[in-house]
Amino acid sequence: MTAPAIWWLRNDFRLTDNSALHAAAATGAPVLAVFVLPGGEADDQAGGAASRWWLHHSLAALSDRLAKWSVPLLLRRGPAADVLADIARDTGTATVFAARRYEPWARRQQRAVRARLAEEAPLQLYGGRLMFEPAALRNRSDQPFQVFTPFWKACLAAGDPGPVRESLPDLRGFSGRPGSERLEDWLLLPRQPDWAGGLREHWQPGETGALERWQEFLAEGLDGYHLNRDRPDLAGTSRLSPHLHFGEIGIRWLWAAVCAAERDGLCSAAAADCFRRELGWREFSAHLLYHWPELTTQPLRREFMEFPWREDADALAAWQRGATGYPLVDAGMRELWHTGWMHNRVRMVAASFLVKHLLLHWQHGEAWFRDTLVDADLANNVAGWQWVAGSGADAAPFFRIFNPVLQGQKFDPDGHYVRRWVPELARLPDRWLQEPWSAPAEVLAAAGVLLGRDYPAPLVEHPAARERALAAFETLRR
DNA sequence: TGAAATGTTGGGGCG
DNA sequence: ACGCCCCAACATTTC
Repeated sequence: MTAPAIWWLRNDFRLTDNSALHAAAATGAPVLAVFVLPGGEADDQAGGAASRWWLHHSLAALSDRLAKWSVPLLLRRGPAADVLADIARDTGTATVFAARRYEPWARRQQRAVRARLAEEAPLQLYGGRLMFEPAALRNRSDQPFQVFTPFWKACLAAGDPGPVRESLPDLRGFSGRPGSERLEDWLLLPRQPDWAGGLREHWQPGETGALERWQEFLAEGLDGYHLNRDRPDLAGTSRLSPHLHFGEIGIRWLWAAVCAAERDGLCSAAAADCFRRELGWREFSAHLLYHWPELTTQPLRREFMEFPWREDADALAAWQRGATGYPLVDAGMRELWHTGWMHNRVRMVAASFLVKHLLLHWQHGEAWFRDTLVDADLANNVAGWQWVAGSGADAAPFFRIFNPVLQGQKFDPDGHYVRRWVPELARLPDRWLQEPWSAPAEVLAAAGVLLGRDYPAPLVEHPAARERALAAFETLRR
């Protein structure tokens, strides 16, 4: 039997624009795909329950696709170095091909794999998860960027992110069948209760679903992106984040597709620039975590070590279940719980509320998002939360405190978003929808709302919470 | 990728 | 006619 080339899957669950897979196929050898379930350190920082739901379906979709070429997808657990070394030995594999990853745990993992495989079946790593190699981008002082705008200028100046392989790889199947675990046995899906109904309604994990999502965005969203992206009541964003996290769509492919759309007149330059810039934030976050691996647990601005965070389990629980009494925040938290996703603008407002209005540590929020988001991504999540908290790179100044009422009036002007996710307020007129506690009693009664019974009274009063947050921040300056 | 407080301006009402 | 006051609208600064 011909020895296979191993394609070690590392959240690059796609066949197109996949350098590692193409390289494996180009050897001419049969291809054997291997996925190793994260355990230990990796599992601690991997996504949580929503992410596992996605992983299950994405692996199933990929396995189905690969079956057309008789390429087996092996599922294994254990330290990746041990698993890959075993399979390489058993099959006589010459080379292991994989996508490079940049999280601290993933870099340790690939070093361990490389060391273990050594000369017998060397590990070949390929780019493509990011547009640029973090080690290659530095400012004039030869330091990694800490501010987004100069970072992004440097990216744009560096030119096209790289080659895109449009065609499918020429795959040869592998007839050997080293033992694989069964996906079902990994228990990645929720049971008792099955809370994944909302996820199933909203998402189609896998490369096909990713491509369809892109096509829909290209047809309906991209051209107005710069105008609508902050409006949670409109479907103005791409919703590609989970597909990007699992590598079901390649970032370089996506970049090229946006540029092509712009060239073909399918979207304005302003829209394309705006969307590419958001891809830039994803890139920026990954680069930050690469250069500052302690970002996951330590504030980048060290003075925040002394920040007087509160501990308040009841407030945290109210935030988590969307019962803060602030309609926009609650709508966002409920959208997250139901669909595994939250609109970016609302993420900022909800995160700001936890950190500033409630003075709870950003790590509580980060952990919750990591558990509930289908797009949970270590770098994006951690960098985003530190940005909101004011302790991160190029962070929002701490004194920028969102007013959830004003944000709601500005970005959900007709109240469609709040009414969808907080239906108990649906009959309130627009004037009071974002601040039901201010509504006259007869208006509340007419809308069938009794605060404290049908919808919570506000957990904190905005002006007082704002003053409290500013006072807490002031303690850092001394 | 804010909001609130404070400052400035200009038009209209009115003595 | 004129100046004064009021205050909305806008600008600036402060947090």
